[in-house]
Amino acid sequence: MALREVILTVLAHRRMTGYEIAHDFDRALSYFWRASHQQIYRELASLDKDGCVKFKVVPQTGKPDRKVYAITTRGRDELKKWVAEPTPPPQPRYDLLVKLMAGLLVDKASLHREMERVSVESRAILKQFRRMRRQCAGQPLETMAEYEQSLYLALRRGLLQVEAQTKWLGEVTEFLESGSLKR
Amino acid sequence: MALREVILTVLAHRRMTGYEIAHDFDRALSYFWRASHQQIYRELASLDKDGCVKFKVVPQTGKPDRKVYAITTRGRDELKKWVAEPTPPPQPRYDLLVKLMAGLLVDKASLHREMERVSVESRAILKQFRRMRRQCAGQPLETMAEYEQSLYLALRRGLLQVEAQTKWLGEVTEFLESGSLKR
DNA sequence: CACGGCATGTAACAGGTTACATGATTAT
DNA sequence: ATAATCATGTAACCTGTTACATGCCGTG
Repeated sequence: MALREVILTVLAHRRMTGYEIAHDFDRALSYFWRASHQQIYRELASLDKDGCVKFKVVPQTGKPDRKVYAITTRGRDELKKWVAEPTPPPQPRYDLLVKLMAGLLVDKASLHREMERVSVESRAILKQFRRMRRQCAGQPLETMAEYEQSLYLALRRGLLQVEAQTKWLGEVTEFLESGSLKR
Repeated sequence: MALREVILTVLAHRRMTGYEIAHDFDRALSYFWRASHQQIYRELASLDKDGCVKFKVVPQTGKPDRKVYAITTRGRDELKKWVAEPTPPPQPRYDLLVKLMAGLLVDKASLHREMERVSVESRAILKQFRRMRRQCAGQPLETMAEYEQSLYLALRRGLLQVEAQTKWLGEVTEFLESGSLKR
Protein backbone atom coordinates (compact mmCIF):
# COMPACT_ATOMS: atom_id res chain seq x y z
CA MET A 1 0.00 0.00 0.00
CA ALA A 2 2.95 2.30 -0.51
CA LEU A 3 2.07 3.57 -3.98
CA ARG A 4 -0.08 6.17 -2.28
CA GLU A 5 2.92 7.43 -0.33
CA VAL A 6 5.26 7.27 -3.31
CA ILE A 7 2.94 9.60 -5.20
CA LEU A 8 2.65 11.94 -2.22
CA THR A 9 6.45 11.98 -2.01
CA VAL A 10 7.05 12.93 -5.62
CA LEU A 11 4.33 15.58 -5.34
CA ALA A 12 5.97 16.89 -2.15
CA HIS A 13 9.01 17.48 -4.32
CA ARG A 14 7.20 19.21 -7.18
CA ARG A 15 3.75 19.43 -8.79
CA MET A 16 3.20 17.05 -11.65
CA THR A 17 0.58 15.43 -13.86
CA GLY A 18 -0.21 11.71 -13.63
CA TYR A 19 1.41 11.25 -16.98
CA GLU A 20 4.67 12.80 -15.79
CA ILE A 21 4.73 10.62 -12.67
CA ALA A 22 4.28 7.50 -14.79
CA HIS A 23 7.02 8.72 -17.10
CA ASP A 24 9.43 9.32 -14.21
CA PHE A 25 8.80 5.78 -12.94
CA ASP A 26 9.95 4.52 -16.32
CA ARG A 27 13.13 6.62 -16.28
CA ALA A 28 14.81 8.33 -13.33
CA LEU A 29 12.77 6.47 -10.72
CA SER A 30 12.89 3.07 -12.40
CA TYR A 31 15.23 1.58 -9.75
CA PHE A 32 13.13 3.24 -7.08
CA TRP A 33 9.54 2.27 -7.87
CA ARG A 34 7.44 1.11 -10.79
CA ALA A 35 3.75 1.53 -11.58
CA SER A 36 1.59 1.65 -14.67
CA HIS A 37 -0.22 4.84 -15.63
CA GLN A 38 -3.58 3.14 -14.92
CA GLN A 39 -2.54 2.48 -11.36
CA ILE A 40 -1.35 6.07 -10.93
CA TYR A 41 -4.53 7.64 -12.27
CA ARG A 42 -6.60 5.42 -10.00
CA GLU A 43 -4.52 6.35 -6.96
CA LEU A 44 -4.57 10.06 -7.79
CA ALA A 45 -8.37 9.92 -7.93
CA SER A 46 -8.43 8.27 -4.51
CA LEU A 47 -5.97 10.81 -3.06
CA ASP A 48 -8.09 13.63 -4.44
CA LYS A 49 -11.22 12.10 -2.93
CA ASP A 50 -9.46 12.09 0.46
CA GLY A 51 -8.25 15.67 0.07
CA CYS A 52 -4.55 14.74 0.07
CA VAL A 53 -3.92 16.30 -3.34
CA LYS A 54 -5.54 19.00 -5.42
CA PHE A 55 -5.21 19.77 -9.14
CA LYS A 56 -5.54 22.51 -11.73
CA VAL A 57 -6.72 21.79 -15.22
CA VAL A 58 -4.36 23.36 -17.75
CA PRO A 59 -5.89 23.47 -21.22
CA GLN A 60 -3.66 22.83 -24.21
CA THR A 61 -4.22 23.19 -27.90
CA GLY A 62 -4.13 20.01 -29.93
CA LYS A 63 -3.33 17.88 -26.87
CA PRO A 64 -5.62 16.70 -24.06
CA ASP A 65 -5.90 18.98 -21.04
CA ARG A 66 -3.31 18.45 -18.32
CA LYS A 67 -4.30 17.93 -14.70
CA VAL A 68 -1.43 19.31 -12.67
CA TYR A 69 -1.50 17.80 -9.18
CA ALA A 70 -0.08 19.32 -5.99
CA ILE A 71 0.10 17.93 -2.46
CA THR A 72 -2.15 19.54 0.18
CA THR A 73 -1.49 20.15 3.88
CA ARG A 74 -3.57 17.08 4.68
CA GLY A 75 -1.46 15.04 2.25
CA ARG A 76 1.72 16.27 3.86
CA ASP A 77 0.37 15.34 7.29
CA GLU A 78 -0.53 11.85 6.13
CA LEU A 79 2.97 11.44 4.71
CA LYS A 80 4.58 12.60 7.97
CA LYS A 81 2.51 10.13 9.92
CA TRP A 82 3.48 7.32 7.57
CA VAL A 83 7.21 8.09 7.84
CA ALA A 84 7.02 7.64 11.61
CA GLU A 85 5.27 4.24 11.39
CA PRO A 86 7.38 1.07 11.64
CA THR A 87 8.19 -0.35 8.20
CA PRO A 88 7.19 -4.00 7.74
CA PRO A 89 10.14 -6.15 6.63
CA PRO A 90 9.91 -7.10 2.94
CA GLN A 91 8.56 -10.58 2.15
CA PRO A 92 11.03 -12.97 0.52
CA ARG A 93 9.46 -13.93 -2.80
CA TYR A 94 12.02 -14.59 -5.43
CA ASP A 95 10.98 -16.66 -8.44
CA LEU A 96 14.51 -17.72 -9.27
CA LEU A 97 14.87 -19.36 -5.86
CA VAL A 98 11.76 -21.41 -6.57
CA LYS A 99 13.15 -22.30 -9.98
CA LEU A 100 16.37 -23.47 -8.37
CA MET A 101 14.53 -25.86 -6.11
CA ALA A 102 12.03 -26.94 -8.78
CA GLY A 103 14.80 -27.41 -11.36
CA LEU A 104 16.85 -29.66 -9.09
CA LEU A 105 13.77 -31.85 -8.68
CA VAL A 106 12.44 -31.96 -12.24
CA ASP A 107 14.85 -30.65 -14.89
CA LYS A 108 18.49 -29.83 -14.24
CA ALA A 109 19.42 -29.04 -17.84
CA SER A 110 16.81 -26.28 -18.18
CA LEU A 111 17.76 -24.95 -14.77
CA HIS A 112 21.39 -24.73 -15.84
CA ARG A 113 20.49 -22.77 -18.96
CA GLU A 114 18.18 -20.38 -17.11
CA MET A 115 20.76 -19.73 -14.37
CA GLU A 116 23.36 -18.95 -16.97
CA ARG A 117 21.00 -16.53 -18.69
CA VAL A 118 20.24 -14.73 -15.42
CA SER A 119 23.95 -14.54 -14.57
CA VAL A 120 24.73 -12.78 -17.83
CA GLU A 121 21.82 -10.41 -17.28
CA SER A 122 22.90 -9.74 -13.72
CA ARG A 123 26.47 -8.86 -14.70
CA ALA A 124 25.12 -6.47 -17.35
CA ILE A 125 22.91 -4.74 -14.77
CA LEU A 126 25.87 -4.50 -12.41
CA LYS A 127 27.92 -2.77 -15.12
CA GLN A 128 25.10 -0.32 -15.75
CA PHE A 129 24.75 0.50 -12.05
CA ARG A 130 28.49 1.14 -11.77
CA ARG A 131 28.41 3.44 -14.77
CA MET A 132 25.48 5.38 -13.33
CA ARG A 133 27.23 5.69 -10.01
CA ARG A 134 30.38 7.07 -11.62
CA GLN A 135 28.21 9.64 -13.37
CA CYS A 136 26.68 10.70 -10.07
CA ALA A 137 30.07 10.80 -8.38
CA GLY A 138 31.29 13.24 -11.00
CA GLN A 139 28.75 15.77 -9.84
CA PRO A 140 29.76 18.18 -7.08
CA LEU A 141 27.98 17.54 -3.79
CA GLU A 142 26.80 21.11 -3.33
CA THR A 143 24.61 21.00 -6.41
CA MET A 144 22.69 18.01 -5.07
CA ALA A 145 19.45 18.80 -3.28
CA GLU A 146 18.03 16.38 -0.76
CA TYR A 147 15.85 14.88 -3.46
CA GLU A 148 18.86 14.04 -5.61
CA GLN A 149 20.79 12.79 -2.58
CA SER A 150 18.06 10.29 -1.78
CA LEU A 151 18.04 9.18 -5.40
CA TYR A 152 21.76 8.60 -5.08
CA LEU A 153 21.19 6.49 -1.97
CA ALA A 154 18.52 4.50 -3.83
CA LEU A 155 21.04 3.89 -6.60
CA ARG A 156 23.63 2.89 -4.03
CA ARG A 157 21.21 0.36 -2.56
CA GLY A 158 20.52 -1.07 -6.00
CA LEU A 159 24.24 -1.47 -6.57
CA LEU A 160 24.84 -3.28 -3.26
CA GLN A 161 21.89 -5.58 -3.93
CA VAL A 162 23.03 -6.46 -7.44
CA GLU A 163 26.56 -7.10 -6.18
CA ALA A 164 25.19 -9.55 -3.61
CA GLN A 165 22.99 -11.16 -6.26
CA THR A 166 25.90 -11.56 -8.67
CA LYS A 167 28.01 -13.17 -5.99
CA TRP A 168 25.19 -15.58 -5.12
CA LEU A 169 24.68 -16.52 -8.76
CA GLY A 170 28.38 -17.30 -8.98
CA GLU A 171 28.13 -19.66 -6.02
CA VAL A 172 25.03 -21.35 -7.43
CA THR A 173 26.65 -21.82 -10.83
CA GLU A 174 29.67 -23.39 -9.19
CA PHE A 175 27.38 -25.70 -7.24
CA LEU A 176 25.50 -26.73 -10.38
CA GLU A 177 28.73 -27.41 -12.23
CA SER A 178 30.58 -29.29 -9.53
CA GLY A 179 27.47 -30.99 -8.13
CA SER A 180 28.44 -30.22 -4.56
CA LEU A 181 28.33 -27.35 -2.12
CA LYS A 182 31.45 -25.48 -1.17
CA ARG A 183 31.65 -24.02 2.33
CA MET B 1 2.07 -15.88 -10.23
CA ALA B 2 4.67 -18.16 -8.71
CA LEU B 3 2.67 -19.46 -5.76
CA ARG B 4 1.26 -22.08 -8.11
CA GLU B 5 4.77 -23.28 -8.93
CA VAL B 6 5.94 -23.10 -5.33
CA ILE B 7 3.16 -25.49 -4.34
CA LEU B 8 3.95 -27.81 -7.25
CA THR B 9 7.60 -27.78 -6.15
CA VAL B 10 6.95 -28.76 -2.55
CA LEU B 11 4.54 -31.45 -3.74
CA ALA B 12 7.19 -32.70 -6.19
CA HIS B 13 9.34 -33.25 -3.11
CA ARG B 14 6.67 -35.03 -1.05
CA ARG B 15 2.90 -35.35 -0.74
CA MET B 16 1.33 -33.00 1.78
CA THR B 17 -1.90 -31.43 2.98
CA GLY B 18 -2.62 -27.73 2.51
CA TYR B 19 -2.27 -27.29 6.22
CA GLU B 20 1.23 -28.77 6.21
CA ILE B 21 2.30 -26.57 3.30
CA ALA B 22 1.11 -23.46 5.14
CA HIS B 23 2.91 -24.66 8.24
CA ASP B 24 6.18 -25.19 6.35
CA PHE B 25 5.93 -21.66 4.93
CA ASP B 26 5.86 -20.40 8.50
CA ARG B 27 8.89 -22.45 9.56
CA ALA B 28 11.52 -24.07 7.36
CA LEU B 29 10.44 -22.24 4.21
CA SER B 30 9.94 -18.85 5.83
CA TYR B 31 12.99 -17.28 4.16
CA PHE B 32 11.98 -18.96 0.92
CA TRP B 33 8.32 -18.08 0.44
CA ARG B 34 5.32 -16.98 2.47
CA ALA B 35 1.59 -17.45 1.94
CA SER B 36 -1.50 -17.64 4.11
CA HIS B 37 -3.45 -20.88 4.39
CA GLN B 38 -6.39 -19.24 2.60
CA GLN B 39 -4.23 -18.53 -0.41
CA ILE B 40 -2.88 -22.07 -0.42
CA TYR B 41 -6.32 -23.72 -0.25
CA ARG B 42 -7.51 -21.52 -3.09
CA GLU B 43 -4.50 -22.38 -5.23
CA LEU B 44 -4.76 -26.11 -4.48
CA ALA B 45 -8.39 -26.03 -5.65
CA SER B 46 -7.31 -24.35 -8.88
CA LEU B 47 -4.45 -26.83 -9.42
CA ASP B 48 -6.86 -29.70 -8.85
CA LYS B 49 -9.32 -28.23 -11.35
CA ASP B 50 -6.50 -28.16 -13.94
CA GLY B 51 -5.42 -31.72 -13.17
CA CYS B 52 -1.97 -30.70 -11.89
CA VAL B 53 -2.51 -32.30 -8.47
CA LYS B 54 -4.70 -35.06 -7.08
CA PHE B 55 -5.65 -35.85 -3.48
CA LYS B 56 -6.79 -38.60 -1.18
CA VAL B 57 -9.11 -37.92 1.72
CA VAL B 58 -7.71 -39.49 4.87
CA PRO B 59 -10.34 -39.68 7.63
CA GLN B 60 -9.26 -39.05 11.19
CA THR B 61 -11.04 -39.52 14.46
CA GLY B 62 -11.69 -36.38 16.46
CA LYS B 63 -9.89 -34.18 13.91
CA PRO B 64 -11.12 -32.98 10.49
CA ASP B 65 -10.34 -35.20 7.50
CA ARG B 66 -7.00 -34.60 5.82
CA LYS B 67 -6.71 -34.02 2.09
CA VAL B 68 -3.30 -35.36 1.14
CA TYR B 69 -2.20 -33.82 -2.15
CA ALA B 70 0.25 -35.26 -4.67
CA ILE B 71 1.60 -33.86 -7.92
CA THR B 72 0.44 -35.47 -11.18
CA THR B 73 2.34 -36.03 -14.44
CA ARG B 74 0.60 -32.99 -15.89
CA GLY B 75 1.70 -30.94 -12.86
CA ARG B 76 5.29 -32.09 -13.29
CA ASP B 77 5.16 -31.17 -16.99
CA GLU B 78 3.85 -27.72 -16.19
CA LEU B 79 6.65 -27.25 -13.65
CA LYS B 80 9.30 -28.35 -16.16
CA LYS B 81 7.97 -25.90 -18.71
CA TRP B 82 8.01 -23.10 -16.15
CA VAL B 83 11.63 -23.79 -15.12
CA ALA B 84 12.75 -23.33 -18.73
CA GLU B 85 10.96 -19.98 -19.12
CA PRO B 86 12.95 -16.75 -18.66
CA THR B 87 12.50 -15.34 -15.14
CA PRO B 88 11.32 -11.71 -15.06
CA PRO B 89 13.66 -9.48 -13.00
CA PRO B 90 12.14 -8.58 -9.62
CA GLN B 91 10.48 -5.16 -9.35
CA PRO B 92 12.18 -2.69 -7.02
CA ARG B 93 9.55 -1.83 -4.40
CA TYR B 94 11.07 -1.11 -1.07
CA ASP B 95 9.03 0.93 1.39
CA LEU B 96 12.05 2.09 3.38
CA LEU B 97 13.52 3.72 0.29
CA VAL B 98 10.32 5.70 -0.12
CA LYS B 99 10.43 6.62 3.54
CA LEU B 100 13.98 7.86 3.15
CA MET B 101 12.99 10.20 0.37
CA ALA B 102 9.72 11.24 2.00
CA GLY B 103 11.41 11.76 5.37
CA LEU B 104 14.07 14.06 3.93
CA LEU B 105 11.28 16.19 2.47
CA VAL B 106 8.81 16.29 5.35
CA ASP B 107 10.18 15.00 8.69
CA LYS B 108 13.84 14.27 9.33
CA ALA B 109 13.48 13.49 13.04
CA SER B 110 10.97 10.68 12.48
CA LEU B 111 13.06 9.37 9.62
CA HIS B 112 16.10 9.22 11.86
CA ARG B 113 14.22 7.23 14.50
CA GLU B 114 12.76 4.81 11.99
CA MET B 115 16.12 4.23 10.30
CA GLU B 116 17.69 3.49 13.65
CA ARG B 117 14.92 1.00 14.46
CA VAL B 118 15.37 -0.80 11.13
CA SER B 119 19.15 -0.90 11.60
CA VAL B 120 18.79 -2.65 14.93
CA GLU B 121 16.30 -5.09 13.43
CA SER B 122 18.54 -5.72 10.45
CA ARG B 123 21.57 -6.53 12.61
CA ALA B 124 19.46 -8.97 14.64
CA ILE B 125 18.32 -10.73 11.47
CA LEU B 126 21.91 -10.89 10.27
CA LYS B 127 22.94 -12.60 13.52
CA GLN B 128 20.12 -15.11 13.16
CA PHE B 129 21.08 -15.91 9.57
CA ARG B 130 24.69 -16.47 10.60
CA ARG B 131 23.62 -18.79 13.40
CA MET B 132 21.42 -20.79 11.04
CA ARG B 133 24.20 -21.03 8.52
CA ARG B 134 26.64 -22.35 11.12
CA GLN B 135 24.07 -24.98 12.05
CA CYS B 136 23.78 -26.06 8.44
CA ALA B 137 27.53 -26.07 7.99
CA GLY B 138 27.87 -28.50 10.88
CA GLN B 139 25.92 -31.08 8.94
CA PRO B 140 27.88 -33.48 6.70
CA LEU B 141 27.33 -32.86 3.01
CA GLU B 142 26.46 -36.44 2.16
CA THR B 143 23.35 -36.40 4.32
CA MET B 144 21.93 -33.47 2.36
CA ALA B 145 19.55 -34.32 -0.45
CA GLU B 146 19.03 -31.91 -3.32
CA TYR B 147 16.02 -30.49 -1.54
CA GLU B 148 18.08 -29.58 1.52
CA GLN B 149 20.92 -28.28 -0.65
CA SER B 150 18.57 -25.85 -2.36
CA LEU B 151 17.26 -24.76 1.04
CA TYR B 152 20.86 -24.08 2.03
CA LEU B 153 21.35 -21.96 -1.09
CA ALA B 154 18.16 -20.04 -0.28
CA LEU B 155 19.55 -19.39 3.18
CA ARG B 156 22.85 -18.32 1.67
CA ARG B 157 21.04 -15.83 -0.56
CA GLY B 158 19.17 -14.44 2.42
CA LEU B 159 22.44 -13.95 4.24
CA LEU B 160 24.11 -12.12 1.34
CA GLN B 161 21.07 -9.89 0.93
CA VAL B 162 20.91 -9.00 4.61
CA GLU B 163 24.64 -8.27 4.64
CA ALA B 164 24.19 -5.85 1.75
CA GLN B 165 21.18 -4.30 3.47
CA THR B 166 23.06 -3.83 6.74
CA LYS B 167 25.94 -2.18 4.93
CA TRP B 168 23.55 0.18 3.14
CA LEU B 169 21.79 1.09 6.38
CA GLY B 170 25.18 1.95 7.85
CA GLU B 171 25.92 4.31 4.99
CA VAL B 172 22.49 5.92 5.24
CA THR B 173 22.83 6.43 8.98
CA GLU B 174 26.20 8.06 8.47
CA PHE B 175 24.66 10.33 5.85
CA LEU B 176 21.81 11.31 8.15
CA GLU B 177 24.18 12.04 11.00
CA SER B 178 26.81 13.98 9.07
CA GLY B 179 24.32 15.59 6.71
CA SER B 180 26.46 14.89 3.69
CA LEU B 181 27.29 12.02 1.36
CA LYS B 182 30.59 10.25 1.55
CA ARG B 183 32.05 8.86 -1.65
C1' DC C 1 -12.84 -23.14 31.28
C1' DA C 2 -10.00 -20.80 28.22
C1' DC C 3 -6.46 -21.40 24.83
C1' DG C 4 -3.64 -23.40 21.27
C1' DG C 5 -3.27 -27.03 17.80
C1' DC C 6 -5.37 -29.60 14.02
C1' DA C 7 -7.78 -29.03 9.45
C1' DT C 8 -10.80 -27.33 6.48
C1' DG C 9 -12.90 -23.53 4.14
C1' DT C 10 -15.96 -18.77 2.44
C1' DA C 11 -16.34 -13.73 1.63
C1' DA C 12 -14.91 -9.17 1.07
C1' DC C 13 -11.50 -6.09 -0.05
C1' DA C 14 -7.01 -4.03 -1.72
C1' DG C 15 -3.48 -3.72 -5.05
C1' DG C 16 -1.25 -4.91 -9.51
C1' DT C 17 -1.63 -6.38 -14.49
C1' DT C 18 -3.62 -6.44 -19.06
C1' DA C 19 -6.67 -5.04 -22.54
C1' DC C 20 -9.30 -1.53 -24.62
C1' DA C 21 -10.43 3.39 -25.90
C1' DT C 22 -9.87 8.24 -27.68
C1' DG C 23 -7.64 11.77 -30.64
C1' DA C 24 -4.49 15.36 -32.24
C1' DT C 25 0.53 16.09 -33.46
C1' DT C 26 5.13 15.08 -34.98
C1' DA C 27 8.77 12.27 -36.67
C1' DT C 28 10.46 8.38 -39.97
C1' DA D 1 1.52 5.51 -44.38
C1' DT D 2 2.99 4.19 -39.85
C1' DA D 3 4.48 4.74 -35.50
C1' DA D 4 5.54 7.30 -31.42
C1' DT D 5 4.42 11.02 -28.09
C1' DC D 6 1.16 13.51 -25.32
C1' DA D 7 -2.68 12.80 -21.89
C1' DT D 8 -6.50 11.05 -20.18
C1' DG D 9 -9.24 7.25 -18.59
C1' DT D 10 -12.63 2.44 -17.99
C1' DA D 11 -13.17 -2.54 -17.19
C1' DA D 12 -11.91 -7.14 -16.25
C1' DC D 13 -9.01 -10.07 -14.09
C1' DC D 14 -5.53 -12.15 -10.89
C1' DT D 15 -3.13 -12.26 -6.53
C1' DG D 16 -2.62 -11.21 -1.66
C1' DT D 17 -4.65 -9.77 2.84
C1' DT D 18 -8.04 -9.72 6.50
C1' DA D 19 -12.04 -11.20 8.76
C1' DC D 20 -15.20 -14.76 9.78
C1' DA D 21 -16.66 -19.74 10.45
C1' DT D 22 -16.68 -24.67 12.23
C1' DG D 23 -15.55 -28.30 15.61
C1' DC D 24 -12.94 -31.65 18.35
C1' DC D 25 -8.90 -32.51 21.30
C1' DG D 26 -5.36 -31.90 24.86
C1' DT D 27 -3.05 -28.88 28.23
C1' DG D 28 -2.63 -25.58 31.96
